[in-house]
Amino acid sequence: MPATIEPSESTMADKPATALTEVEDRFISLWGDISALWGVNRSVGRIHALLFLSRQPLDMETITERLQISHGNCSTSIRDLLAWNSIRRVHGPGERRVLYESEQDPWTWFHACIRERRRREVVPVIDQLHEISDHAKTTADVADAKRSADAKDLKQAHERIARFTKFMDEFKDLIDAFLAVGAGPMGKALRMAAKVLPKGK
Amino acid sequence: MPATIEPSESTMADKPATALTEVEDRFISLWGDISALWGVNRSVGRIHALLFLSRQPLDMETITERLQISHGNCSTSIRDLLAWNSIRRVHGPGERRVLYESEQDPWTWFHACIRERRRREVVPVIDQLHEISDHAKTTADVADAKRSADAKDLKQAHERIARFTKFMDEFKDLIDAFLAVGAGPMGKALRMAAKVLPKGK
DNA sequence: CGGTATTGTCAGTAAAGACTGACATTACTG
DNA sequence: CAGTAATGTCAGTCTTTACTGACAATACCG
Repeated sequence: MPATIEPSESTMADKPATALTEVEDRFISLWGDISALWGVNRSVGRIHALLFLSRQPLDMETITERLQISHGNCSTSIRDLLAWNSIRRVHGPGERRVLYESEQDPWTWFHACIRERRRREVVPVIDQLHEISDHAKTTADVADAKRSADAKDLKQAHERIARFTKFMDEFKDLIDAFLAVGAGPMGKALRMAAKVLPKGK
Repeated sequence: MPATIEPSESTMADKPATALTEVEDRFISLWGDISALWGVNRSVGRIHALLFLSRQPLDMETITERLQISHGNCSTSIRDLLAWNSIRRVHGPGERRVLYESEQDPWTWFHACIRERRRREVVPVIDQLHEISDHAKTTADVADAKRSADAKDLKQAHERIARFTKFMDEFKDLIDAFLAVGAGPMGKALRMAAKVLPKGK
Protein backbone atom coordinates (compact mmCIF):
# COMPACT_ATOMS: atom_id res chain seq x y z
CA MET A 1 0.00 0.00 0.00
CA PRO A 2 1.57 3.31 -1.12
CA ALA A 3 0.26 6.50 0.56
CA THR A 4 3.78 7.73 1.09
CA ILE A 5 3.60 10.76 3.26
CA GLU A 6 5.23 13.25 0.97
CA PRO A 7 5.78 16.77 2.30
CA SER A 8 2.53 17.85 0.73
CA GLU A 9 0.76 17.41 -2.57
CA SER A 10 0.16 21.11 -2.79
CA THR A 11 3.70 22.25 -2.09
CA MET A 12 4.58 21.06 -5.55
CA ALA A 13 2.83 24.12 -6.89
CA ASP A 14 3.83 27.64 -6.09
CA LYS A 15 1.11 28.07 -3.49
CA PRO A 16 2.19 27.83 0.16
CA ALA A 17 1.45 24.69 2.17
CA THR A 18 -0.79 25.80 4.99
CA ALA A 19 -1.66 23.63 7.96
CA LEU A 20 -5.05 23.13 6.36
CA THR A 21 -3.79 21.98 2.96
CA GLU A 22 -1.36 19.65 4.65
CA VAL A 23 -4.14 17.94 6.60
CA GLU A 24 -6.34 17.80 3.52
CA ASP A 25 -3.56 16.37 1.38
CA ARG A 26 -3.03 13.39 3.60
CA PHE A 27 -6.68 12.50 3.41
CA ILE A 28 -6.83 13.13 -0.34
CA SER A 29 -3.77 11.01 -0.96
CA LEU A 30 -5.07 8.10 1.10
CA TRP A 31 -8.41 8.24 -0.63
CA GLY A 32 -6.66 8.19 -4.00
CA ASP A 33 -4.83 5.02 -2.99
CA ILE A 34 -7.97 3.30 -1.80
CA SER A 35 -9.72 4.17 -5.04
CA ALA A 36 -6.93 2.73 -7.16
CA LEU A 37 -7.07 -0.45 -5.12
CA TRP A 38 -10.74 -0.95 -5.96
CA GLY A 39 -10.45 -0.31 -9.66
CA VAL A 40 -11.30 3.39 -9.52
CA ASN A 41 -9.02 5.94 -11.11
CA ARG A 42 -6.78 7.80 -8.67
CA SER A 43 -7.73 11.29 -9.91
CA VAL A 44 -11.37 10.43 -9.49
CA GLY A 45 -10.78 9.45 -5.90
CA ARG A 46 -8.71 12.51 -5.14
CA ILE A 47 -11.29 14.90 -6.51
CA HIS A 48 -13.97 13.16 -4.55
CA ALA A 49 -11.94 13.44 -1.36
CA LEU A 50 -11.31 17.14 -1.97
CA LEU A 51 -14.99 17.83 -2.49
CA PHE A 52 -15.87 15.79 0.56
CA LEU A 53 -13.61 17.99 2.69
CA SER A 54 -14.48 21.30 1.09
CA ARG A 55 -16.82 23.53 3.03
CA GLN A 56 -18.34 24.96 -0.13
CA PRO A 57 -18.88 23.71 -3.71
CA LEU A 58 -15.84 24.11 -5.96
CA ASP A 59 -15.39 24.90 -9.63
CA MET A 60 -13.07 23.09 -11.99
CA GLU A 61 -10.33 25.69 -11.99
CA THR A 62 -10.03 25.54 -8.22
CA ILE A 63 -9.81 21.76 -8.35
CA THR A 64 -7.18 21.61 -11.09
CA GLU A 65 -4.99 24.08 -9.23
CA ARG A 66 -5.45 22.44 -5.87
CA LEU A 67 -4.64 18.94 -7.12
CA GLN A 68 -2.22 19.94 -9.87
CA ILE A 69 -4.02 18.07 -12.63
CA SER A 70 -4.91 19.11 -16.13
CA HIS A 71 -8.33 20.46 -16.83
CA GLY A 72 -9.00 17.66 -19.30
CA ASN A 73 -8.34 15.10 -16.62
CA CYS A 74 -10.52 17.00 -14.21
CA SER A 75 -13.38 17.25 -16.66
CA THR A 76 -13.31 13.51 -17.36
CA SER A 77 -13.02 12.57 -13.72
CA ILE A 78 -15.92 14.80 -12.79
CA ARG A 79 -18.03 13.15 -15.47
CA ASP A 80 -17.25 9.80 -13.81
CA LEU A 81 -18.09 11.05 -10.35
CA LEU A 82 -21.40 12.41 -11.61
CA ALA A 83 -22.19 9.09 -13.29
CA TRP A 84 -21.52 7.33 -9.99
CA ASN A 85 -23.78 9.79 -8.18
CA SER A 86 -20.86 10.64 -5.93
CA ILE A 87 -21.04 14.36 -6.55
CA ARG A 88 -23.67 16.88 -7.64
CA ARG A 89 -23.69 19.92 -9.89
CA VAL A 90 -24.59 23.16 -8.16
CA HIS A 91 -25.64 26.04 -10.38
CA GLY A 92 -25.52 29.51 -9.06
CA PRO A 93 -28.53 30.89 -11.04
CA GLY A 94 -27.27 32.79 -14.08
CA GLU A 95 -23.72 31.77 -13.20
CA ARG A 96 -21.23 30.87 -15.88
CA ARG A 97 -19.19 28.60 -13.69
CA VAL A 98 -20.45 25.20 -12.70
CA LEU A 99 -19.81 24.17 -9.12
CA TYR A 100 -19.61 20.70 -7.64
CA GLU A 101 -20.25 19.34 -4.19
CA SER A 102 -20.18 15.88 -2.71
CA GLU A 103 -22.64 14.05 -0.52
CA GLN A 104 -21.71 14.60 3.11
CA ASP A 105 -23.00 11.37 4.61
CA PRO A 106 -20.58 8.50 3.88
CA TRP A 107 -23.23 5.80 4.17
CA THR A 108 -25.46 7.54 1.68
CA TRP A 109 -22.51 7.80 -0.67
CA PHE A 110 -21.58 4.15 -0.19
CA HIS A 111 -25.17 3.14 -0.78
CA ALA A 112 -25.14 4.97 -4.12
CA CYS A 113 -21.87 3.26 -5.12
CA ILE A 114 -23.24 -0.18 -4.38
CA ARG A 115 -26.42 0.50 -6.28
CA GLU A 116 -24.41 1.65 -9.25
CA ARG A 117 -22.02 -1.31 -9.18
CA ARG A 118 -24.97 -3.63 -8.94
CA ARG A 119 -26.52 -2.04 -12.01
CA ARG A 120 -23.36 -1.86 -14.11
CA GLU A 121 -21.49 -4.98 -13.12
CA VAL A 122 -23.43 -7.47 -11.07
CA VAL A 123 -26.59 -7.60 -13.17
CA PRO A 124 -24.83 -7.85 -16.57
CA VAL A 125 -22.51 -10.55 -15.24
CA ILE A 126 -25.44 -12.55 -13.93
CA ASP A 127 -27.17 -12.26 -17.28
CA GLN A 128 -24.09 -13.58 -19.02
CA LEU A 129 -23.70 -16.36 -16.51
CA HIS A 130 -27.24 -17.53 -17.18
CA GLU A 131 -26.52 -17.48 -20.90
CA ILE A 132 -23.35 -19.49 -20.46
CA SER A 133 -25.06 -21.90 -18.11
CA ASP A 134 -27.91 -22.46 -20.57
CA HIS A 135 -25.46 -22.97 -23.38
CA ALA A 136 -23.55 -25.50 -21.29
CA LYS A 137 -26.78 -27.35 -20.54
CA THR A 138 -27.75 -27.52 -24.20
CA THR A 139 -24.30 -28.69 -25.22
CA ALA A 140 -24.32 -31.35 -22.52
CA ASP A 141 -27.73 -32.59 -23.60
CA VAL A 142 -26.68 -32.80 -27.23
CA ALA A 143 -23.56 -34.74 -26.31
CA ASP A 144 -25.64 -37.02 -24.14
CA ALA A 145 -28.07 -37.76 -26.97
CA LYS A 146 -25.14 -38.54 -29.25
CA ARG A 147 -23.51 -40.62 -26.51
CA SER A 148 -20.34 -38.59 -27.06
CA ALA A 149 -17.28 -39.44 -25.03
CA ASP A 150 -17.26 -36.06 -23.33
CA ALA A 151 -20.91 -36.08 -22.30
CA LYS A 152 -20.01 -36.68 -18.70
CA ASP A 153 -17.45 -33.85 -18.62
CA LEU A 154 -19.91 -31.48 -20.20
CA LYS A 155 -22.52 -32.38 -17.65
CA GLN A 156 -20.11 -31.69 -14.85
CA ALA A 157 -18.97 -28.40 -16.37
CA HIS A 158 -22.59 -27.33 -16.55
CA GLU A 159 -23.14 -28.37 -12.95
CA ARG A 160 -20.25 -26.19 -11.78
CA ILE A 161 -21.23 -23.21 -13.86
CA ALA A 162 -24.79 -23.52 -12.57
CA ARG A 163 -23.49 -23.63 -9.02
CA PHE A 164 -21.57 -20.44 -9.56
CA THR A 165 -24.55 -18.80 -11.22
CA LYS A 166 -26.66 -19.64 -8.20
CA PHE A 167 -24.04 -18.06 -5.97
CA MET A 168 -24.15 -14.85 -7.95
CA ASP A 169 -27.94 -14.80 -7.80
CA GLU A 170 -27.73 -15.12 -4.03
CA PHE A 171 -25.05 -12.47 -3.93
CA LYS A 172 -27.36 -10.10 -5.72
CA ASP A 173 -30.06 -10.88 -3.16
CA LEU A 174 -27.64 -9.93 -0.44
CA ILE A 175 -26.91 -6.62 -2.16
CA ASP A 176 -30.62 -6.02 -2.53
CA ALA A 177 -31.14 -6.67 1.15
CA PHE A 178 -28.40 -4.18 1.95
CA LEU A 179 -29.85 -1.59 -0.38
CA ALA A 180 -33.35 -2.06 0.99
CA VAL A 181 -32.03 -1.41 4.47
CA GLY A 182 -29.50 1.13 3.38
CA ALA A 183 -28.64 4.41 4.97
CA GLY A 184 -31.81 5.12 6.90
CA PRO A 185 -32.51 4.40 10.57
CA MET A 186 -32.97 0.72 9.79
CA GLY A 187 -29.46 0.62 8.38
CA LYS A 188 -28.22 2.28 11.50
CA ALA A 189 -29.81 -0.49 13.53
CA LEU A 190 -28.16 -3.10 11.34
CA ARG A 191 -24.79 -1.51 11.85
CA MET A 192 -25.35 -1.33 15.58
CA ALA A 193 -26.20 -5.01 15.53
CA ALA A 194 -23.00 -5.71 13.62
CA LYS A 195 -20.98 -4.31 16.50
CA VAL A 196 -22.58 -6.69 18.94
CA LEU A 197 -22.30 -9.84 16.85
CA PRO A 198 -19.39 -12.22 17.52
CA LYS A 199 -16.44 -11.15 15.43
CA GLY A 200 -15.34 -13.27 12.44
CA LYS A 201 -11.82 -14.68 12.95
CA MET B 1 -17.74 -4.67 -20.28
CA PRO B 2 -15.69 -6.69 -22.77
CA ALA B 3 -16.19 -10.48 -22.77
CA THR B 4 -16.39 -10.57 -26.53
CA ILE B 5 -17.46 -14.01 -27.52
CA GLU B 6 -14.49 -14.97 -29.62
CA PRO B 7 -14.61 -18.34 -31.32
CA SER B 8 -12.67 -19.89 -28.47
CA GLU B 9 -9.65 -19.02 -26.38
CA SER B 10 -8.20 -22.42 -26.96
CA THR B 11 -8.50 -22.48 -30.74
CA MET B 12 -5.62 -20.03 -30.80
CA ALA B 13 -3.36 -22.93 -29.99
CA ASP B 14 -2.98 -25.99 -32.17
CA LYS B 15 -5.29 -28.09 -30.02
CA PRO B 16 -8.81 -28.61 -31.37
CA ALA B 17 -11.71 -26.72 -29.84
CA THR B 18 -13.98 -29.34 -28.38
CA ALA B 19 -17.50 -28.68 -27.16
CA LEU B 20 -16.11 -28.84 -23.64
CA THR B 21 -13.30 -26.35 -24.10
CA GLU B 22 -15.68 -23.99 -25.82
CA VAL B 23 -18.05 -24.02 -22.84
CA GLU B 24 -15.19 -23.66 -20.41
CA ASP B 25 -13.65 -20.79 -22.35
CA ARG B 26 -16.76 -18.68 -22.12
CA PHE B 27 -16.81 -19.03 -18.37
CA ILE B 28 -13.07 -18.46 -18.05
CA SER B 29 -13.22 -15.35 -20.19
CA LEU B 30 -16.12 -13.87 -18.25
CA TRP B 31 -14.40 -14.55 -14.96
CA GLY B 32 -11.27 -12.87 -16.25
CA ASP B 33 -13.29 -9.76 -17.08
CA ILE B 34 -14.93 -9.66 -13.67
CA SER B 35 -11.56 -9.99 -11.98
CA ALA B 36 -10.07 -7.11 -13.94
CA LEU B 37 -13.05 -4.97 -12.99
CA TRP B 38 -12.38 -5.50 -9.28
CA GLY B 39 -8.69 -4.80 -9.40
CA VAL B 40 -7.59 -8.41 -9.79
CA ASN B 41 -5.27 -9.41 -12.58
CA ARG B 42 -6.96 -11.09 -15.55
CA SER B 43 -4.63 -14.10 -15.65
CA VAL B 44 -5.26 -14.71 -11.98
CA GLY B 45 -8.99 -14.76 -12.57
CA ARG B 46 -8.73 -17.03 -15.59
CA ILE B 47 -6.60 -19.60 -13.80
CA HIS B 48 -9.00 -19.55 -10.91
CA ALA B 49 -11.94 -20.14 -13.23
CA LEU B 50 -10.16 -23.01 -14.95
CA LEU B 51 -9.39 -24.71 -11.66
CA PHE B 52 -12.94 -24.14 -10.48
CA LEU B 53 -14.24 -26.00 -13.52
CA SER B 54 -11.64 -28.74 -13.61
CA ARG B 55 -12.72 -32.14 -12.35
CA GLN B 56 -9.22 -32.91 -11.04
CA PRO B 57 -6.27 -30.85 -9.77
CA LEU B 58 -4.06 -29.46 -12.54
CA ASP B 59 -0.32 -28.89 -12.85
CA MET B 60 1.29 -25.76 -14.23
CA GLU B 61 2.08 -27.13 -17.64
CA THR B 62 -1.54 -28.07 -18.26
CA ILE B 63 -2.64 -24.61 -17.22
CA THR B 64 -0.13 -22.73 -19.38
CA GLU B 65 -1.11 -24.76 -22.44
CA ARG B 66 -4.81 -24.50 -21.79
CA LEU B 67 -4.79 -20.74 -21.29
CA GLN B 68 -1.91 -19.93 -23.62
CA ILE B 69 0.08 -18.02 -21.07
CA SER B 70 3.76 -18.12 -20.23
CA HIS B 71 4.91 -20.29 -17.41
CA GLY B 72 6.34 -17.28 -15.58
CA ASN B 73 2.97 -15.59 -15.64
CA CYS B 74 1.35 -18.79 -14.46
CA SER B 75 3.78 -19.20 -11.59
CA THR B 76 3.23 -15.64 -10.37
CA SER B 77 -0.54 -15.84 -10.70
CA ILE B 78 -0.66 -19.09 -8.77
CA ARG B 79 1.36 -17.51 -6.00
CA ASP B 80 -1.30 -14.78 -5.82
CA LEU B 81 -4.15 -17.25 -5.77
CA LEU B 82 -2.48 -19.18 -2.96
CA ALA B 83 -1.98 -15.96 -1.00
CA TRP B 84 -5.68 -15.20 -1.37
CA ASN B 85 -6.58 -18.71 -0.23
CA SER B 86 -8.43 -19.20 -3.47
CA ILE B 87 -6.61 -22.38 -4.44
CA ARG B 88 -4.73 -25.16 -2.64
CA ARG B 89 -1.61 -27.17 -3.40
CA VAL B 90 -2.19 -30.88 -3.79
CA HIS B 91 0.87 -33.13 -3.49
CA GLY B 92 0.73 -36.56 -4.89
CA PRO B 93 3.11 -38.22 -2.35
CA GLY B 94 6.53 -38.64 -3.89
CA GLU B 95 5.33 -36.78 -6.97
CA ARG B 96 7.56 -34.36 -8.72
CA ARG B 97 4.75 -32.21 -10.11
CA VAL B 98 2.73 -29.91 -7.91
CA LEU B 99 -0.98 -29.87 -8.52
CA TYR B 100 -3.53 -27.19 -7.74
CA GLU B 101 -7.22 -27.28 -7.03
CA SER B 102 -9.77 -24.63 -6.13
CA GLU B 103 -12.40 -24.52 -3.44
CA GLN B 104 -15.65 -25.84 -4.85
CA ASP B 105 -18.14 -23.90 -2.76
CA PRO B 106 -18.43 -20.33 -4.06
CA TRP B 107 -19.57 -18.91 -0.72
CA THR B 108 -16.61 -20.40 1.07
CA TRP B 109 -14.35 -18.89 -1.54
CA PHE B 110 -16.03 -15.50 -1.30
CA HIS B 111 -15.76 -15.61 2.45
CA ALA B 112 -12.00 -16.17 2.19
CA CYS B 113 -11.64 -13.25 -0.24
CA ILE B 114 -13.48 -10.89 2.05
CA ARG B 115 -11.41 -11.93 5.04
CA GLU B 116 -8.25 -11.34 3.07
CA ARG B 117 -9.34 -7.95 1.76
CA ARG B 118 -10.30 -6.96 5.26
CA ARG B 119 -6.87 -7.88 6.52
CA ARG B 120 -4.86 -6.31 3.69
CA GLU B 121 -6.85 -3.25 2.82
CA VAL B 122 -9.59 -2.34 5.22
CA VAL B 123 -7.63 -2.59 8.45
CA PRO B 124 -4.53 -0.69 7.23
CA VAL B 125 -6.70 2.03 5.75
CA ILE B 126 -8.58 2.42 9.01
CA ASP B 127 -5.31 2.69 10.89
CA GLN B 128 -4.13 5.42 8.59
CA LEU B 129 -7.45 7.22 8.85
CA HIS B 130 -7.17 7.31 12.62
CA GLU B 131 -3.67 8.69 12.31
CA ILE B 132 -4.78 11.38 9.90
CA SER B 133 -7.79 12.19 12.03
CA ASP B 134 -5.64 12.55 15.15
CA HIS B 135 -3.19 14.71 13.29
CA ALA B 136 -6.02 16.92 12.07
CA LYS B 137 -7.33 17.26 15.61
CA THR B 138 -3.92 18.25 16.97
CA THR B 139 -3.39 20.75 14.18
CA ALA B 140 -6.83 22.24 14.75
CA ASP B 141 -6.21 22.57 18.49
CA VAL B 142 -2.86 24.27 17.95
CA ALA B 143 -4.43 26.71 15.50
CA ASP B 144 -7.21 27.35 17.96
CA ALA B 145 -4.77 28.12 20.78
CA LYS B 146 -2.92 30.52 18.49
CA ARG B 147 -6.22 32.04 17.34
CA SER B 148 -5.06 31.47 13.76
CA ALA B 149 -7.28 32.59 10.95
CA ASP B 150 -7.75 29.03 9.68
CA ALA B 151 -8.67 27.49 13.03
CA LYS B 152 -12.28 27.19 11.99
CA ASP B 153 -11.42 25.51 8.69
CA LEU B 154 -9.12 23.08 10.43
CA LYS B 155 -11.79 22.20 12.91
CA GLN B 156 -14.22 21.48 10.13
CA ALA B 157 -11.69 19.43 8.17
CA HIS B 158 -11.11 17.34 11.27
CA GLU B 159 -14.83 16.92 11.76
CA ARG B 160 -15.25 15.57 8.22
CA ILE B 161 -12.28 13.25 8.42
CA ALA B 162 -13.56 11.95 11.75
CA ARG B 163 -16.95 11.33 10.18
CA PHE B 164 -15.39 9.32 7.43
CA THR B 165 -13.25 7.40 9.88
CA LYS B 166 -16.36 6.49 11.83
CA PHE B 167 -17.95 5.23 8.64
CA MET B 168 -14.99 2.99 7.93
CA ASP B 169 -15.09 1.62 11.46
CA GLU B 170 -18.75 0.78 11.00
CA PHE B 171 -18.00 -0.71 7.62
CA LYS B 172 -15.48 -3.03 9.23
CA ASP B 173 -18.12 -4.04 11.76
CA LEU B 174 -20.40 -4.94 8.89
CA ILE B 175 -17.69 -7.10 7.33
CA ASP B 176 -17.11 -8.75 10.68
CA ALA B 177 -20.78 -9.52 10.99
CA PHE B 178 -20.75 -11.06 7.54
CA LEU B 179 -17.66 -13.12 8.31
CA ALA B 180 -19.10 -14.30 11.60
CA VAL B 181 -22.19 -15.53 9.79
CA GLY B 182 -20.33 -16.59 6.70
CA ALA B 183 -20.80 -19.71 4.69
CA GLY B 184 -22.37 -21.99 7.28
CA PRO B 185 -26.06 -22.74 7.78
CA MET B 186 -26.54 -19.38 9.46
CA GLY B 187 -25.28 -17.68 6.33
CA LYS B 188 -27.68 -19.73 4.30
CA ALA B 189 -30.51 -18.47 6.48
CA LEU B 190 -29.36 -14.89 5.97
CA ARG B 191 -29.32 -15.34 2.23
CA MET B 192 -32.77 -16.88 2.29
CA ALA B 193 -33.96 -13.87 4.29
CA ALA B 194 -32.41 -11.61 1.70
CA LYS B 195 -34.67 -13.07 -0.96
CA VAL B 196 -37.76 -12.22 1.05
CA LEU B 197 -36.82 -8.68 2.02
CA PRO B 198 -38.24 -5.78 0.00
CA LYS B 199 -35.92 -5.08 -2.90
CA GLY B 200 -33.75 -1.93 -2.92
CA LYS B 201 -34.88 0.64 -5.51
C1' DC C 1 25.49 -37.04 -5.63
C1' DG C 2 25.27 -35.90 -10.71
C1' DG C 3 21.25 -35.80 -13.87
C1' DT C 4 16.82 -34.17 -15.05
C1' DA C 5 12.18 -32.52 -14.45
C1' DT C 6 9.79 -28.88 -12.39
C1' DT C 7 8.97 -24.41 -10.29
C1' DG C 8 10.63 -19.66 -8.97
C1' DT C 9 12.62 -15.11 -10.22
C1' DC C 10 13.24 -11.03 -12.58
C1' DA C 11 15.18 -7.91 -16.40
C1' DG C 12 13.42 -6.48 -20.47
C1' DT C 13 9.49 -5.72 -23.40
C1' DA C 14 4.67 -5.38 -24.63
C1' DA C 15 0.07 -3.84 -23.50
C1' DA C 16 -3.13 -1.14 -20.98
C1' DG C 17 -4.43 2.83 -18.75
C1' DA C 18 -4.06 7.61 -17.37
C1' DC C 19 -2.91 12.44 -18.37
C1' DT C 20 -2.07 16.50 -21.04
C1' DG C 21 -3.16 20.23 -23.91
C1' DA C 22 -4.81 21.90 -28.40
C1' DC C 23 -9.11 22.35 -30.45
C1' DA C 24 -14.32 22.08 -30.41
C1' DT C 25 -18.43 23.12 -28.26
C1' DT C 26 -21.49 25.26 -25.14
C1' DA C 27 -23.48 29.03 -22.48
C1' DC C 28 -23.62 33.44 -20.46
C1' DT C 29 -22.88 38.64 -21.38
C1' DG C 30 -23.07 43.17 -23.23
C1' DC D 1 -25.63 37.83 -31.92
C1' DA D 2 -20.56 38.65 -31.66
C1' DG D 3 -17.42 38.15 -27.91
C1' DT D 4 -15.64 35.60 -24.25
C1' DA D 5 -15.33 32.49 -20.44
C1' DA D 6 -16.06 28.14 -19.31
C1' DT D 7 -16.52 23.04 -20.07
C1' DG D 8 -16.15 18.90 -23.20
C1' DT D 9 -13.41 15.90 -26.32
C1' DC D 10 -9.80 13.16 -27.89
C1' DA D 11 -5.16 12.18 -30.38
C1' DG D 12 -0.78 11.77 -28.83
C1' DT D 13 2.34 10.93 -25.07
C1' DC D 14 3.67 9.37 -20.74
C1' DT D 15 3.16 6.07 -16.78
C1' DT D 16 1.95 1.96 -14.88
C1' DT D 17 1.07 -2.72 -15.02
C1' DA D 18 1.28 -7.26 -17.03
C1' DC D 19 3.72 -10.78 -19.56
C1' DT D 20 7.48 -13.32 -21.55
C1' DG D 21 11.40 -16.17 -21.57
C1' DA D 22 16.20 -16.86 -20.17
C1' DC D 23 18.44 -18.15 -16.10
C1' DA D 24 18.45 -19.76 -11.17
C1' DA D 25 16.91 -22.59 -7.63
C1' DT D 26 14.69 -26.63 -5.97
C1' DA D 27 13.25 -31.45 -5.64
C1' DC D 28 12.97 -36.06 -7.00
C1' DC D 29 15.51 -40.04 -9.27
C1' DG D 30 18.84 -43.72 -10.18
